[in-house]
Amino acid sequence: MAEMVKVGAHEDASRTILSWLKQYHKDLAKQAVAVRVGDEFLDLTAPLPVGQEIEVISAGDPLGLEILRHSTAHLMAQAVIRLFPGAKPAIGPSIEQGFYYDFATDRPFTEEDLAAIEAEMKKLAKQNLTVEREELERADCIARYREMGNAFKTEILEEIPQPTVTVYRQGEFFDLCRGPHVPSTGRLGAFKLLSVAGAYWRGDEKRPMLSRIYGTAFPTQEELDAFLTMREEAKRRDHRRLGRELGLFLNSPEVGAGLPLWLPKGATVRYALETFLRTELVRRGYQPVYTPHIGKLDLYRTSGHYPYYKDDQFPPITFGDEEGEEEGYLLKPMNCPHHIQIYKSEMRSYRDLPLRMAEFGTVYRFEQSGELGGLTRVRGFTQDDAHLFLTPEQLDVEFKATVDLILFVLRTLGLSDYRVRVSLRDPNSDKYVGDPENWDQAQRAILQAVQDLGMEYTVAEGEAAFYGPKLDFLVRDSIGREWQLGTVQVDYNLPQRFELEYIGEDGHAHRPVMIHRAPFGSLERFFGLLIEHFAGAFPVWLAPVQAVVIPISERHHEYARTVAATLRAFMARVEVDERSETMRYKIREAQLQKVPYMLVVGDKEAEEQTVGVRSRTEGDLGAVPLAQFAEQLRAEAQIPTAG
RNA sequence: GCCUCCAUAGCUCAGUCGGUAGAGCGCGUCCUUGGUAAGGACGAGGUCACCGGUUCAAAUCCGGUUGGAGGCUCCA
Repeated sequence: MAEMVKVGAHEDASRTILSWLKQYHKDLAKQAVAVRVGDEFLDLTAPLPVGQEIEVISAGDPLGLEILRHSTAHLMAQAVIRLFPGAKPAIGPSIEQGFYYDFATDRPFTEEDLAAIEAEMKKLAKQNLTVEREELERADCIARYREMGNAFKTEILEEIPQPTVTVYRQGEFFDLCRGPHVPSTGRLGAFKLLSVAGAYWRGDEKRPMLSRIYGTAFPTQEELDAFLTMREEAKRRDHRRLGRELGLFLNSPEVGAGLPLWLPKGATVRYALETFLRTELVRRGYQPVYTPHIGKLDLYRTSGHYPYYKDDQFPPITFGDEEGEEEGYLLKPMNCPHHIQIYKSEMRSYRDLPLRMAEFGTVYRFEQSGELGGLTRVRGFTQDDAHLFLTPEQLDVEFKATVDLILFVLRTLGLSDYRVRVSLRDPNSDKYVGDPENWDQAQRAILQAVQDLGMEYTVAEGEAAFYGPKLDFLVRDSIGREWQLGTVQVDYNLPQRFELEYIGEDGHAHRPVMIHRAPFGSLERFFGLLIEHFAGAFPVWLAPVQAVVIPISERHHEYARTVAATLRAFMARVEVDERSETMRYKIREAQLQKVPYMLVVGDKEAEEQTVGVRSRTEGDLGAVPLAQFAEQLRAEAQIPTAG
């Protein structure tokens, strides 16, 4: 942790912080990368702030690590320019797991370039070049970058309001940077370049594509190695790998990219998840509906889906009728328009509200090809969707009840590592429907509710749905990418576009408010992340196969079948492994398939009507009377409820 | 969609300098009938993703397509 030290008033203000630290705080000096005085960061090469409390930031601190990585990014840029003199550095920040730097180049970097760049970096680190901070007139700095033909830096500079800027110099390399940085390149050593990628300048696809190099750095080689090992291990729980190994799902190019097939074992897990949620929905006053997979184009013109999200949909199915009129249908990108038609099918009274309409609705979206992968981003998926139609007065209570449902689902499945995000509209974008007043009202409602609930959350502008703001629950996958699962959305706009009404207590028509919500989000994505969360080892109630009966030899097959039949009477999912393999082999296989229970049956068990229980996690538990084990399994396989 | 990389048996992968293919696992048959994480033998599987080009000759070199991976963008 960062340490506070006091610099005496009598100290010499002309010496550097580093030299002072070396004299009085030798250990700290080795670890230090920068210091903070009040709100201001200083380099170790800065003059000593005499008579001040200074906070020494070490490489091991979160802030220090950021600085270390940022300095490593500079080191990489220096190496790149040495090897590729034409490369123009654009921007190179530290990020959560390391750093990157973007360059404009004659040809994009390839992975083969990384080794050479890394070697050059090592060389520069070894030379222990001093890193110097320098203040410069902004105009001079612009001129200098102009001369070098670097339009990116000049663009950044032109947006800086201050008249002076700082650059950091090490050897022949200098870079516009706020700092702070490590005092010399010798401080850097435990780094690794990880990958290359294309990246649009300023994230704008209309601007040039730059070549980005990702890397990471740590204070010590041990920490770097540990990070790399962890990365390898994380790959082993990747749901795409486990999906194949455990026979859970399949992506077939013959069917189409992003259109996953659920294999029997995966489908069994999904069935358990659906049953779990359906049960809960009944308890919470939801009504089921079913709606078709396609709807008329006009429906989506009214909803706004067709005009606003045309590019993200499969092309409409169109044909001319006898009069030559163009007729068209759309694979539904969302379920709400259909549900809204059910709402509209009757005159609704305030007494009917809240009306909670639920459907596991399959939707289709034409996601960009570069974005597809596994189960986390697909083109056909099923939402555990529901739409709540409410009087405005009911919004607060129902919104909170919905949040409670999502929290219950996450808690029950043990997903505790999630983040909550309030997704608002970007006021400068025209990709939203509805009046600003509606939006403000909806956004206020969400913010009020999460504050009342005392939830921790972040706000993200521009992440809203096109019809309303959302509260999103995000979870990370095995390689650190964050995905939105559950979501609650408040919507004043679609009720208006579809002219929804209910008759209030006063006998007049009023406009209802809608909540769109999905605790899982999509069954596919949720399943993908759940596979990774459990590393494929599902709890008994979700496990596709809950127990495998393992007969020791052929003469035990009959008893093995009796055991299976007894357990199946309780709806347990049981298989008998009758293959001509050794018991040890069958155990290994069941263990690798992450089956919760292996039931070994031989002479002794058949004789005594017991099963030799081996638990996936605890190993051999000895013989247990069959009836007793059946009871135990039944209890463990129980689908959880809020109780 | 854009950038980089990748595609060899069902799976994981080897295949040098261009001379039309290999291993392990899995699968099948047979032997083995076993007490808590791989018993043994034999065998069947491949238009080297697809289309085109260069070449006497292409898994190998070049172009395109499709699919996959990591990013960027997008995201309902």
